[in-house]
Amino acid sequence: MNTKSEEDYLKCLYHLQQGKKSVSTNEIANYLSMKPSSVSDMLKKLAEKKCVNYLKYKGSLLTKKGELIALSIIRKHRLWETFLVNKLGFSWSKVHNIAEQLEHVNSEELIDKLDHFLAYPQIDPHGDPIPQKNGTIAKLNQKLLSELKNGEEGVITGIKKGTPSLLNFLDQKNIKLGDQIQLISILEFDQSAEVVIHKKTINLSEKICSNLLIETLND
Amino acid sequence: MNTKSEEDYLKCLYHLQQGKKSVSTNEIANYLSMKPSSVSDMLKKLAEKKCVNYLKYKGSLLTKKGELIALSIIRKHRLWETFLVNKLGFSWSKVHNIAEQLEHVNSEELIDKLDHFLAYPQIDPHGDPIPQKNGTIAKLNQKLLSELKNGEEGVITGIKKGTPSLLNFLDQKNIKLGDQIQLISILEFDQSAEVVIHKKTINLSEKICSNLLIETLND
DNA sequence: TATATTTTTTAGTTGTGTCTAAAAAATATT
DNA sequence: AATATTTTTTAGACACAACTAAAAAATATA
Repeated sequence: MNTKSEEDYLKCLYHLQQGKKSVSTNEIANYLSMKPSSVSDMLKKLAEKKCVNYLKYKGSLLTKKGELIALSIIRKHRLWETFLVNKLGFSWSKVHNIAEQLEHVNSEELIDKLDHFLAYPQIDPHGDPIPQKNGTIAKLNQKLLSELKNGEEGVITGIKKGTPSLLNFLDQKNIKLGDQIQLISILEFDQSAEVVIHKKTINLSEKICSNLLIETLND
Repeated sequence: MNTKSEEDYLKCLYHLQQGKKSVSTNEIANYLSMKPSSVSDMLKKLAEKKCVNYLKYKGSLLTKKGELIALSIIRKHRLWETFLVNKLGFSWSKVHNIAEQLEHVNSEELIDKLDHFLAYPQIDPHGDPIPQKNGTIAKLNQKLLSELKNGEEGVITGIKKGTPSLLNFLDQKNIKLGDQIQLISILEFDQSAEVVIHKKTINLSEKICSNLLIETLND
């Protein structure tokens, strides 16, 4: 078993190491809002536990063991977020902190039953894929609304850069994660888009289109 | 905010102090599987926080403040147990350890929404009353099913005389400890009972009714 | 290449919550 | 009442996970 702290480091490393050959101590410290010296200590400890490959002054990477643990925490986090939004009626933007706590609750049977209760979801309310029990994780087929082809449709799964004014706008229009959306066309003169959402056709500005992430159903 | 450890002590004190004028350090140590010296330290700390009235060598009692915190933890514990049994399908007897972890998750909104999702339950699957948000808690009353008044409801918490044939019958009907049950009426001619269980109305013989223990809420 | 700067590690400190061992207080026994 | 026993507290130690300050290594710059 791992402590909450160890789990936080492993999860952080998973997120930071994507597409890189090594993660620096400072990056981790920055991500976790801690001092580099604290990170050094923990990396040494995680290396001893064979969860991290750590070379002094050279950076770190998860081992296979560490990656599987990280994925299991991310799985728990995303399942709980799905629960909070789909069952308890939380808004997608308020669930993160609660899921950060729930992800550390330790019971395999609990997660199995929660997964079943939620009908084995594949994507969480933020549009991120939920790792399976065996550690496999689907790749995203996520694009910006502005990148869709005319006629193409998908599900709103995320927001690229969530400024308060954008969130406000979406709130006002009652546009939420999980909503189905179809691009009709992008207008030549200002790159704004005609889209169908909630069965109505509306116009969304270029700025909005380039900030809405859409999970497309088929390529 | 209180630490997990402080919360455990307050909850423990709440359970131990019922009907007593003081709780000894050894009792607490025994209940929590800790050494008396550790308990002394923590009692001093909780006394400083005005959660416990603590007199050296004389024992402890919760203050009103401490009692309200304890009740809020117990409320969380019992709501989570209800969720685990009623929604996730856990058996009555396996939820305690998981609820011990979940009860320390800190979010008032989470508990409010969970309470709503569970339709504001009054009794948990063990038949214990769930404290309300304001700290009020109902008193318990265990009766035989045959002693309930018409319309009265409660939770099945035990069996008076568990013959194999009775256990078999209950198993066959999928009637388990922790199930909610409501008496509609007792029929004159054979003292059998019309009850609602699992949202269906069924008839239970007098023999069964006089062997099922039901935990009810007092008025 | 030599030096300056940045990054990272080491060494030592702190706070929390546990422990053991010893001292002190309360209670029981003779 | 004096002594023995039990209970409780105090004192000091330890593990954990953070910290600060200083040293060491790596990298950038002149």
